[in-house]
Amino acid sequence: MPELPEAETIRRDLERIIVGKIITDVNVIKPKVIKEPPVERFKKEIKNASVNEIIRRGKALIVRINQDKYLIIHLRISGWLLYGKPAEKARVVFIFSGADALNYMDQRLLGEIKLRSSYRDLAFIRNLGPEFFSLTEGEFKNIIKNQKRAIKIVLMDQRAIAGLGNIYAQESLYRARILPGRRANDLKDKEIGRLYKKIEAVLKEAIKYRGSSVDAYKDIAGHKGGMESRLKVYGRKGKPCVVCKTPIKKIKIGGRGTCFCPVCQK
DNA sequence: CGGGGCTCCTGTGCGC
DNA sequence: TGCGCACAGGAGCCCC
Repeated sequence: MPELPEAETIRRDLERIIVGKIITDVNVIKPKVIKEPPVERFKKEIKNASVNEIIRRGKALIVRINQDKYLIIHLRISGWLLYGKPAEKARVVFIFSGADALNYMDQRLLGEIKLRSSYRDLAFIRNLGPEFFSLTEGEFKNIIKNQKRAIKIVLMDQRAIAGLGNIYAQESLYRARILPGRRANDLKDKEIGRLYKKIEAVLKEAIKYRGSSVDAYKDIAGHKGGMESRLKVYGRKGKPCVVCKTPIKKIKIGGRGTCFCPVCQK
């Protein structure tokens, strides 16, 4: 569930809190979370590492340690990070000097952590499309126009554009008044331009409000985001459209629940 | 290439 | 009331 705004909120907090600190130890409670290297080597390499930088690429968080090692954290659906004391339900606990802990929380255990000497060569990272915020409106139009698939599928495809997930894809399409099932290459220039502006606006708003806590997501202090109450269409099936009062409909697109207003969106 | 469906996992909430 | 199932969401994978 953490999409770009949630990952960016975590990145900024981590940058403030753990950069410059030393990871004195790591407690791997659920070895399944550590995808590489083998857990014993992972622990050995993490121990006494210094934290240099926090990078975000799409929805992935990358912690640069010991100058040229990278801890790649993908929270997937239910993952989140909690800084403070070691937490009861933590899956992995990174211990810092002063006995502070960064807990990797993940109820559904779908997230993953990797430690590598490079992150750019990781297949998942290599295949990511451009960051939305690095795109000009013209570049965005080219990406969209070259796709035959439903526009919502394209927005959620990390290889096309990195960072949007099910919440913000629905939300930006609603705000741009475009039906989620429209073929991307059928959209008019004006509509794609509108979509670009709305994605930009909704992502910036979500970052400003520190993300949406519609499921497990919390920031590293354990606080919920402030964006979920500002969402206009996500999770509002059957409720009146905030613009025209028509009940919001819900369908499946690409196997994912998709809410939309059958009147406002065309 | 596109699309559908299954998988990983577990808590919630719905319908019968 | 209680049980069982669908669903939630990110991404990889397989199959047609």
